[in-house]
Amino acid sequence: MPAAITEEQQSLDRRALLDAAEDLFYRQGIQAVGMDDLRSAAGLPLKRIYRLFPTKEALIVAMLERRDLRWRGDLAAHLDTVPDPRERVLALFDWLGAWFAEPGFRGCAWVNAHGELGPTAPAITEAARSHKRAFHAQVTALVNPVAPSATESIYLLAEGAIVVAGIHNDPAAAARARAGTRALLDAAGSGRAGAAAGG
Amino acid sequence: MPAAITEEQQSLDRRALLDAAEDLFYRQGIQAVGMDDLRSAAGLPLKRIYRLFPTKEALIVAMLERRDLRWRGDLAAHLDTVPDPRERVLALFDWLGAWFAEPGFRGCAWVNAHGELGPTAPAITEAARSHKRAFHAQVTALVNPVAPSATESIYLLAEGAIVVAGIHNDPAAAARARAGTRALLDAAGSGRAGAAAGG
DNA sequence: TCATATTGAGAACGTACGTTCTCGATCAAT
DNA sequence: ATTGATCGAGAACGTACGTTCTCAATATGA
Repeated sequence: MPAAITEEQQSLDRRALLDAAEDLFYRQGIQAVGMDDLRSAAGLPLKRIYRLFPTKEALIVAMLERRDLRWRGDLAAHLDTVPDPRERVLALFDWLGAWFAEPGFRGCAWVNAHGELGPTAPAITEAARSHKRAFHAQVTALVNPVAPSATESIYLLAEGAIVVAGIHNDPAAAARARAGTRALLDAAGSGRAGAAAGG
Repeated sequence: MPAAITEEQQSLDRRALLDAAEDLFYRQGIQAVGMDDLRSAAGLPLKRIYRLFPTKEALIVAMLERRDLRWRGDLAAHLDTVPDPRERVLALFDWLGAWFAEPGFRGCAWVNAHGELGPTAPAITEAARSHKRAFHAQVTALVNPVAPSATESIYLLAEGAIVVAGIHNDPAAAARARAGTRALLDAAGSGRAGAAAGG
């Protein structure tokens, strides 16, 4: 048996490739990045790339899945540092604000990918939906103990802030969503909780 | 002077072309639609298309601008039918809900275009920002007379509803945003308006 | 050392797209 | 009727991309 690639090497390659893909796809848009660009950035021969992922689309989906796990893990870690349940809800928007302020922030990677490739790549639509469902569940678990009637509104405030911050490159959208969340929490806590249930 | 194209014909061509572009770009994504597809759909020779718009990018921008005018005009027309200022705020979400329920709804065309081409086409980023600024101004004019402290929150609820409805193809996001808006209006009207001002 | 399977680097392939060009047909002015 | 500018239909051009293939170099087992 001559020169074979170890499992450990595959794992390193995979990480380098996904790192490069995540960075380039997010910064430039997915279709604007070619497989040769990924090869240069990851420092991997094309042959290894295609052994790790059979198509570009599979690589995109894997990149979105890994990013989803890290994104939600980072959020959960931040929320875990805030003991008070009500303050913890507001901390969601502090974390979002820090994300928005990162250099190169360009909105939600899943929304961008869905807008770009959703119509032609169902697997990418599903990745975006899966991420949004998971984020929604996170917000639900966060808000339900404090003000269950405000859960959906606070989730929509977060989604709205992400979009607005992404398009205008305006991190302050997080503070505005945070203020709205405070108003909703106050309202729910003052016996007017029923106000968010009707149609 | 032999066979010249009249100004009136140019106007008809322009409309047919923008109609085709708006439909195809929105349904399939911009980069997935080629100039030949537009030629077939609009029934125009390529030469006329390139006389109307020098590049595909110019056509995209013109399409977004026309859509912006129509979209905001339709919204304004709907809001004008509601006399009560508070009900008029809620009517925003009824109109959004009807939009979400249209067959083929696929989220915000400007967010999609920005996600797809923003990094490589500054003119498209600017078109998206311009539309969002104008929509924000519309919401501000709508909410300010009723509950100025809730303006930003209600705007973010609307943006959040559009994204969520687009990704999950779930028109009910409008009803959830509407419920949140009602809670915010109630809170602002009950002497707790200051709650949405702090940070 | 020799044989062999596998690798890396990149050329090659097929396709698709944005844009321009060709060319016979068409129509207004004379 | 003749001329000549302009048109429509689509071929052509140049480029770029996703994917596959070539082939010399390499490293391993006998």
